[in-house]
Amino acid sequence: MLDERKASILRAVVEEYIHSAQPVGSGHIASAPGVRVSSATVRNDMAVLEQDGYLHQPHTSAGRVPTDKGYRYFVDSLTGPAPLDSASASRVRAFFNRAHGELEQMLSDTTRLLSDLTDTAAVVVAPAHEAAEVRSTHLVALSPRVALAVAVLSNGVVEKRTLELSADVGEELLATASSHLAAHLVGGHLSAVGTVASSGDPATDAVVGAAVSAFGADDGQGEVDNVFVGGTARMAGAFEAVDTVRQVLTILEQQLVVVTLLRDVIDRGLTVAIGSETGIAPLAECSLVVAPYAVEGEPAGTIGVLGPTRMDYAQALAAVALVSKRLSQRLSEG
Amino acid sequence: MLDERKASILRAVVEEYIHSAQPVGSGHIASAPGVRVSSATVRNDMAVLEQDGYLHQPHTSAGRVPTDKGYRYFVDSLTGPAPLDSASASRVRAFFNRAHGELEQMLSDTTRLLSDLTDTAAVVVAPAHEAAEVRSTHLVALSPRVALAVAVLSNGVVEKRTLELSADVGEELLATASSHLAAHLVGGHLSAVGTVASSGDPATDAVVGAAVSAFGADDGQGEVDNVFVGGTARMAGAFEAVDTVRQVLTILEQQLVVVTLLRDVIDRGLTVAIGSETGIAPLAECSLVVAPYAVEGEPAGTIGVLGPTRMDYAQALAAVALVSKRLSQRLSEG
DNA sequence: GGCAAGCACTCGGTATCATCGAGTGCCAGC
DNA sequence: GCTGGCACTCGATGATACCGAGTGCTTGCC
Repeated sequence: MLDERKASILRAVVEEYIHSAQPVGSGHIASAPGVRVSSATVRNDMAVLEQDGYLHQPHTSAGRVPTDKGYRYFVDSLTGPAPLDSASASRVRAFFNRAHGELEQMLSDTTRLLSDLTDTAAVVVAPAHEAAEVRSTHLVALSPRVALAVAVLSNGVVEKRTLELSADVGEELLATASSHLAAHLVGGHLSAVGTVASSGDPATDAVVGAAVSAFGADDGQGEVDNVFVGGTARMAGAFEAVDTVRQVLTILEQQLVVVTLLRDVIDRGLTVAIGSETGIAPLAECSLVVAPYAVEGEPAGTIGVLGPTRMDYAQALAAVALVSKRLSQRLSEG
Repeated sequence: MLDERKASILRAVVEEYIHSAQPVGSGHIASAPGVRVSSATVRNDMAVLEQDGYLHQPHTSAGRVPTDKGYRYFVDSLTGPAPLDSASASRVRAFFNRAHGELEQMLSDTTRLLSDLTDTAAVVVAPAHEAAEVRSTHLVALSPRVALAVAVLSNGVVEKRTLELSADVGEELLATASSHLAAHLVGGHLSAVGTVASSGDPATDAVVGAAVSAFGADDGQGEVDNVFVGGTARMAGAFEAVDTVRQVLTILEQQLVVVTLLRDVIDRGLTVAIGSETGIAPLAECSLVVAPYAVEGEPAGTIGVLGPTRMDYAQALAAVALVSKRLSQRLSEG
């Protein structure tokens, strides 16, 4: 454990580095508020902090830079969730007052909101299907041999699959199949699609089977839960090296990786994952701040922001917490 | 007009610069195949090409770099659409053979395909709504006061809007409204939603009205046509300056701008927009290669790739052309 | 023992300067 | 009209010196 003075010094180093992006020397710290000792004393403590792995010195005669462990201590020592500044808070309020209509659109807009608030990239994972029950299903003919299977879930998500049928299907057959499907799925979970019983009529069963396998297949692996990413331009502005930007973009383009990452962080009970804590090498220079959101009290999805390790954690934590809270309310109130 | 030799030299400069990203000097050109004159002659011609605005010299004693006008000449002089190399062509074939199921998913995957083929960012604009007729509409209750209006269009697009109702709506009222809506919309275009007639029953009309205005409002401006963007990481790798990357990402994040840009380029009868031809200042260092695709012979959407001005135009043109052709087939065959 | 003051030392960043060479423009000659 | 030759330009590269922020350590004070 760090004594009070070392903790203050560490905090001051982190704050200063977040602000300046330059290695910070003992002189700056000594003149910082909250530290009332000489630069020599600061130097001594910084040497200890470096030995303990909280700080890193790029080279002799340079200032210190926080390590992941240093950031971790800093984040953990933040005195609880400071409220968001009022300007930001009112933007959040305005956003959710204005928000209406379309779930996906709102989630996508939410990434923009988060990105605006934190000046980093933002991620929103849409509610998982499993939690929602099926409210309605329909089979709609698009052309003689192609039909669309649509399932409306209670959380407002609409799942749809194109079915390519082996034979022309008449209107009434499609209607029969449609109501058979609805009878077995509505009120249940879409993941139970495999258990739809036979109708007794082979023609109907063929159509129903196509729909069942379409829903079943993609549920397995293909279409991962929807992820919305926004503010990548802001993220790009936070890094010096174009290669770092490229690597981060590569990660953000892989929906499955992003979803897994967020879920993993949440599962580990974390709110912040710093650098290597993310477990993804290309994100070594990034930190992730996440929060789950809930619909009707049930955990639904996750939101988060992804920025450089030297991001403004207080702001990010506050923004993510408030947005997740308001988003939960918004999605539950209906 | 350029005489044959100057044209050859210009082509050689562009090709070399695309390859090396370095200003190219007369010596390299003189030793290039297709140019059989000495470097001194090349120098003379290059001076003329520079005066005419095809080339630019970063500074005295440096080689030449193509200007937008130089690229334009190069692109226009490409001898028609060279076919895609067989490796790429077979990847396209494999992709569309494997493609199935979900329209949006396929379009999103298509950006990945294009990006893989051209090593740049790729954009796919989903089919416009206007072209498609409504095949089916439904109102589904999500909770007592919230319903979802779903419209299935003939091109496989599903439009949905959340309706927040002022009063609890019973099952039968919703069903009535649903069939009233369907009766007036199915077979027509969604843009004609404003003309739905009254049913005579005020309660029904209230619900129908909510759906109508939800569809109508967003059709006007809110949700722009869906755009899928992929391969931004590859784009990032093509530039030196992180600031350039940031600016391009900023553009790509604005769906409306992207859609407008593609449409504008197509409307101008272009296939390639080079640098300032895009009309967007932050894209000064970028070129855009586009192609429309069609469904059932009707123009539906647009695909394109966005890379640095020094991209491989032949490959990009071939890839975009082939993918748009196959995509049209794929979307029409059903 | 703990903190501060002083001091020698380190070492990256910046500026200066010379060198190098790719590339140019131009002229004379074939 | 093309080419070989030549003087010239100027960014890139590298060596050198210098500066100064920052460090570690030692000494002295409370």
